[in-house]
Order: sequence, then C-alpha cells, then structure tokens
Amino acid sequence: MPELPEVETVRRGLAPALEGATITRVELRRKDLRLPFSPDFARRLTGRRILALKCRAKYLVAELDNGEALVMHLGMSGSFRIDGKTPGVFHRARDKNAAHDHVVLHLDHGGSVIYNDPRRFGFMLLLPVATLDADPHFRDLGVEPFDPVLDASFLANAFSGRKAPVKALLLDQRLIAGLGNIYVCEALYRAGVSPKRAGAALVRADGKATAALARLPAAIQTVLQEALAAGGSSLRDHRQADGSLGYFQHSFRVYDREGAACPASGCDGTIQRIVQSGRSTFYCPRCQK
DNA sequence: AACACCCCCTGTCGGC
DNA sequence: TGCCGACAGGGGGTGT
Repeated sequence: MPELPEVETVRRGLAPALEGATITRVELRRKDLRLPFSPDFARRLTGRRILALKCRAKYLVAELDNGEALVMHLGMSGSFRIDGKTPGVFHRARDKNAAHDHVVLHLDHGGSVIYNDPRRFGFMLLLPVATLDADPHFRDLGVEPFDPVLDASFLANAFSGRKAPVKALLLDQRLIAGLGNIYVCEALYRAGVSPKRAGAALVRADGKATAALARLPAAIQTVLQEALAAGGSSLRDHRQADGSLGYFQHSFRVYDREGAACPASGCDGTIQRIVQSGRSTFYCPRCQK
C-alpha cells in the first residue's frame, strides 16, 4: 500500500486516537507478520501511554512513555482502522477482511486501533527511542523527500558514478526515504526524465546536475504534496483511518496507465510499461528522455 | 561496491 | 464456471 503520502495520511488519521492514549490491552492474533513479534511484545505495550505518533521513511513510530517506540511498517497491504468511541474520528464498520486483523490495540478512551494486513509484509517492532537511528531498520535510511537538503546538488552527488537506472536509484530508501513505485514513476514523468537513464548520465562532467536532474527535486516534492492533499492513492485497499479512500489515483499521469495517451498537451505519445528490477515502470517515451 | 534477481504472502484479475 | 498465470503500493537476502 503505502508510500510517503499514504503513510502520512495514516499517521494523521491515527494520531487523534493514539496520541495521549494509554494502551490497556493488546491482542496478537498470530505470532508473526513478516517478522515475529518479540515474545514480550504485548506485555511491554500494555499500560504504556503514547506520547507522539511520527513518520520516518515508510515507518510509523509511536513514542511511548517508557522510552521505547512501537515501530510499524505497513508493507504492501497493511492498513489500520479505528473502532469504538474514539475521540475525533468516525467509526468504521468492520470489514469482511477480519480474518486478516492481526493486532488490536485497546485504548483507555474505550476505542481500539486494529491492524489488518492480508499479505503480512508489514511488521511491528519495539525499539528504544534513543537509539532508533542506529537500528538496522533506520540506520541506512536516506533523506526525507521534503527535507530542504534534497536539491539538485544532493542528487548530483548521489547519482555520480551510478550505472543503475534513475528509477532504481529513486526507489532506493538509502538515498531518499519514502518514495515507492507510484511516486517515482509520477515524479520522473513530471520532470521529463526517462526512467531508463543511468544515474551518472544525469550528472555533468563537472559534478553538477544536468538540467533534467535539476527538475527532479521539485517534481518529487510537488507530486508528493498533491498526493498528500488527496489523502494518498487508493489502488485497492489503502484507506484513511476513518475508512475514507484517498483519491490521488485519479490524478496519475502514467502509473497503471499502459496504452493510454500521454496526458501532456501536444504530446501524441502512448504510456508504456516496462519492467525494471522486477517491478513495473510506466512512462511516456516521447516526453521522458 | 553495486547491481539484478528471487523470495516472503494473499488476493484479484484477465485469458482461456 | 473454474483454473492458471501474472501481477500488486515493500524490502531483505543472495549471487555475480
């Protein structure tokens, strides 16, 4: 499901239910997701108050009152919903999918937060807040897309000497953290950069960014900002925590639009689908060079 | 080191 | 209708 706009949308939806609430009981309906729950997972969460809910890359991080953090990753198909009388949110009906409700956090205000994940590519960890950045899951993460350090010279430096296609480099969480397949395709389209271009081919001999590369930071930030404003993209199961759907998928210009006409005015190109590193890339061969 | 490929798991969709 | 393969928003491990 989730790239930065979806994860941030989930965070905004869950924050009113979680921040300031105390976890009174934890239901674990299986012993693992993608990773096993630690043996004392429920015990360590029970009785803890949640101080803040944050995002880092595609992770949700709930900081607890004992110095630990509940770290949550939604994988491809993870979602949360809120049940019961929870302040500030609407009640969402239980779905038919309840077989994939794996974790329930019961909260002291009478509501609960339920994690559902059919494919179980998501996971949850308990880690000390103080050393979170040193944990293997966080240690190598790159810059956040909205961080001002993400500019043309940052990308020129990161792409210098790299033979991998720019599509693969933008998906690499060690360079930029939070982009996924959808928004990489959309950002490359908006920047007019072919996904097949080698990273190094976007850097000039003097080490500065080419004009094409210099268009990427704004393209990335704009598409993420627009997606965020739309509540993310709902391809099949992404929902906001109140159950409503994101609608940015209606604004895709290339993603999942193979065979469609390029939306650029005056372009008579057709959106193509290719496979790079085993994943679909969508682009317009006429606009993106 | 950097890159391509495979896998984890379940559900859905299109073709036959 | 049913079966089967391809594919899906992520990421970690392995082999070259």
